[in-house]
Amino acid sequence: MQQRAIQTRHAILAAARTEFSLKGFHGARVDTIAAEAGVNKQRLYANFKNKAGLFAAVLKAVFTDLAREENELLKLSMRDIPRLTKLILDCYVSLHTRHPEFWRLLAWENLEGGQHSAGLAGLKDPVLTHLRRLYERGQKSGHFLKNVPFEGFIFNLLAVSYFMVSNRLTLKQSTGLDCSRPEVRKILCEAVVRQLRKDYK
Amino acid sequence: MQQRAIQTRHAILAAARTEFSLKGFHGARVDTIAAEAGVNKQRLYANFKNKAGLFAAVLKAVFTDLAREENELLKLSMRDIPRLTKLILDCYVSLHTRHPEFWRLLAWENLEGGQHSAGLAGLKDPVLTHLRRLYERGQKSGHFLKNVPFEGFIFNLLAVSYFMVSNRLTLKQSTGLDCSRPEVRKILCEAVVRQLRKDYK
Amino acid sequence: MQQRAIQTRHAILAAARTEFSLKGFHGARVDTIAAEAGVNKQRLYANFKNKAGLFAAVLKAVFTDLAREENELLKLSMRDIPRLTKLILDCYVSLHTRHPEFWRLLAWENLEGGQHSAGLAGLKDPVLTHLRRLYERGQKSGHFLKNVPFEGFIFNLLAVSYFMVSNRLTLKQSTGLDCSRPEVRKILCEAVVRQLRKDYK
Amino acid sequence: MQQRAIQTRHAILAAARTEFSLKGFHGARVDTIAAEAGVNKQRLYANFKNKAGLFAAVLKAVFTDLAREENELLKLSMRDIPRLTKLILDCYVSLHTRHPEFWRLLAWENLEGGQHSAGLAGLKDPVLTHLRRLYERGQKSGHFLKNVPFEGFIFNLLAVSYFMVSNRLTLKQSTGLDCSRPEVRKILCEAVVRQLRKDYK
DNA sequence: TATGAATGAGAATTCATTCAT
DNA sequence: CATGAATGAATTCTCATTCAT
Repeated sequence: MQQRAIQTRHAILAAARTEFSLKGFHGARVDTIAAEAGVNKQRLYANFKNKAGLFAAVLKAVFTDLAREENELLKLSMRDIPRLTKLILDCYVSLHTRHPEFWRLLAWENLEGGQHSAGLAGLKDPVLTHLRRLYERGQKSGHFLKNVPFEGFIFNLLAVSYFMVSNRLTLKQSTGLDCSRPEVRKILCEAVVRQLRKDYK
Repeated sequence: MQQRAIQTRHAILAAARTEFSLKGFHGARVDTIAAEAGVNKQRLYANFKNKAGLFAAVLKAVFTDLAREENELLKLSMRDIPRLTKLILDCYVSLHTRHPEFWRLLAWENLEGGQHSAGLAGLKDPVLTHLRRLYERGQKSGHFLKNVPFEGFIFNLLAVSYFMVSNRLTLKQSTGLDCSRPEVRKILCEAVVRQLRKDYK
Repeated sequence: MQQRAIQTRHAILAAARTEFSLKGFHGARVDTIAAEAGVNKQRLYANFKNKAGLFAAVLKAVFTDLAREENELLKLSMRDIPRLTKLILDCYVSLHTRHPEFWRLLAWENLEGGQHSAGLAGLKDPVLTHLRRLYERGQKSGHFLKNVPFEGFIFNLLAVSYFMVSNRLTLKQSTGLDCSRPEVRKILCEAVVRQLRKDYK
Repeated sequence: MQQRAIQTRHAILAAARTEFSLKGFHGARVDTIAAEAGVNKQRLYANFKNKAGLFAAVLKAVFTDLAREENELLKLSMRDIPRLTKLILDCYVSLHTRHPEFWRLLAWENLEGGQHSAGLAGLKDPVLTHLRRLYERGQKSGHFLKNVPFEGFIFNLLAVSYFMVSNRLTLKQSTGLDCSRPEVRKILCEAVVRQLRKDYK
């Protein structure tokens, strides 16, 4: 692929990421993406076959980017076990905050039936594998509950970090909690961490 | 309003609820809604001004319905405090399972900036107020952590119950967890309940 | 269907007949048809589902019209047996001359694989049945060859009449024969009739 | 022209012949032709100016090829006069069967007003001249009708052989005759030959 | 000569909305 | 109140052709 083509492809992907993230698959307009990318509409079809293909490519790119960010969790070691809950939670909250496309695309994808994300399976495996090992070590050393499997632990953290950013708007309306404000987030995160601590008292 | 007109309005709302829930605002088709409702398209415009108006009306109706369902939580009393976590979680999971429109519309709404749900604020206040009273009572009686405010407690439950159904599809792909299966849900819920229990050991 | 809708439908069909006949399925433009018919493009889709549906409808209409014209052959009786060859040939040549859409649509259809004409089978049966009866009577009365079945007889006439008009242009270039000129047609038709006569000498 | 360039040109022509024959001028795709030929699209424009030019070139090539095939008719001699009808008919039917591009391109050309084939006039003259001599010899020797000129004779054969293959699809639908089947073709050809024989009885 | 990248005009089809009865 | 007919602006996607290397 020529240099120019690579640039074009990147421009399209960038524009598409924004547009799809903002408006979802159906709401996004191919014309808008092309215009935003500053390329001819046809380039889009030549590169990605069609709108769905482009969406899938965007999904893949975003997931890949995210996986890279997530990798910092791989650096956690045995010594971090006592603070593991907080470290993981902070990582995910930060990640969702800095990359709103992530939760947004996830949300669109789930709403639209997961049609486009097939074939993305297992992208974040290594991180989860690593965390599982640490968690199970922590169970043995008495830092985590023996009767709570890793799945239950990580699931709670994933849910909380995602929900905190994704449902900000309606959450504010129904509960009054404004998760846009850092101090509110801090309170909620601390609450979660405290609740998940072994030395609950 | 005549009897017939009321029926028409109801038929439209019911069809629109299904269609919007399934495909979101942009994906939903006015023609489909009218056809599904068995009425002429013009009826739709006479009743709801336009597509956006109809969406707002659906949102309002769904939220009202849900608030009614949620009211069963008002029946909880002091005696239920020991099992409060489980009771609330089960209630929300069940609610999301039986009424997928709820999380779906919430998701659309959050993605689209909460444009349509303005003015729906405070609809579920009484329930939260009631639960807060029970929780704080529980804190005093030693059932809940003193340093975890009600907001943190309920937030965790809301997040987990929502996430479990809303992110089923991508969750399965990224973690392998299939939350469609009741046994998986049970495991996750139990894990959450165990983690949030005071008598953690 | 309302009066207005009927008019619309007719206008579309008329315009489509011209356009498809002139340019074939692929060459014809939906926009052109709609413009020519003086209606909104969408009317076309509401009435005929899509371009292919419209083409099929046109084919059906043309075949029906033609069948009506062909019916004059049903008036032939026993007394016409001696001149049967000439009468049939003249009828078909005249028909193809007056309704060029017929051979043209046939030609497009054959070129494009007959996709659109499925379900038109048997439309001209009654005429062929009638002619077969006359021909077989003529065989017994010695007007036609005993060892030439009706199929062979009618096939020759169909071929000649069709070819004469359909292949005018290339025929002129390759043989010099200009079938546009009535006198040339007359010569060719007479030749065919003479060749097909029993009393060949 | 270099060896390589000649190969390219041939590859394009071969691919174009297939594509145009199958889908006609409008239905054919330049991309498909280039891909099928295994060359860059630009090669196509460098060699043939544009799509129409390529079509004309294909037409010319096909007609030339066909003329070559037709030349076997030049081998016919006086001794073949008694079976002349059958020999010519068989030759043309065989030719149309083996080279469907021929009738197809003829058909497209006639439908589209003969725009592309101008300048191809007289390509098959020598064959027709030869056959005319044989036929007129046969008329004198009593093998053919004195009052049927050569034009009438050859026209009937051209029409029948062309129609048999070109109108197969619609013919089957309107008459039930399936000219794809060799036995049906045989029956029809025999019928034609019998009808055109002098010794009609 | 040869090629991958790029384009603008246009192709079919769909949609939310309004008109006329 | 109710409906079938109608519309114009989009929307996705394609095509023949040209550019730049």
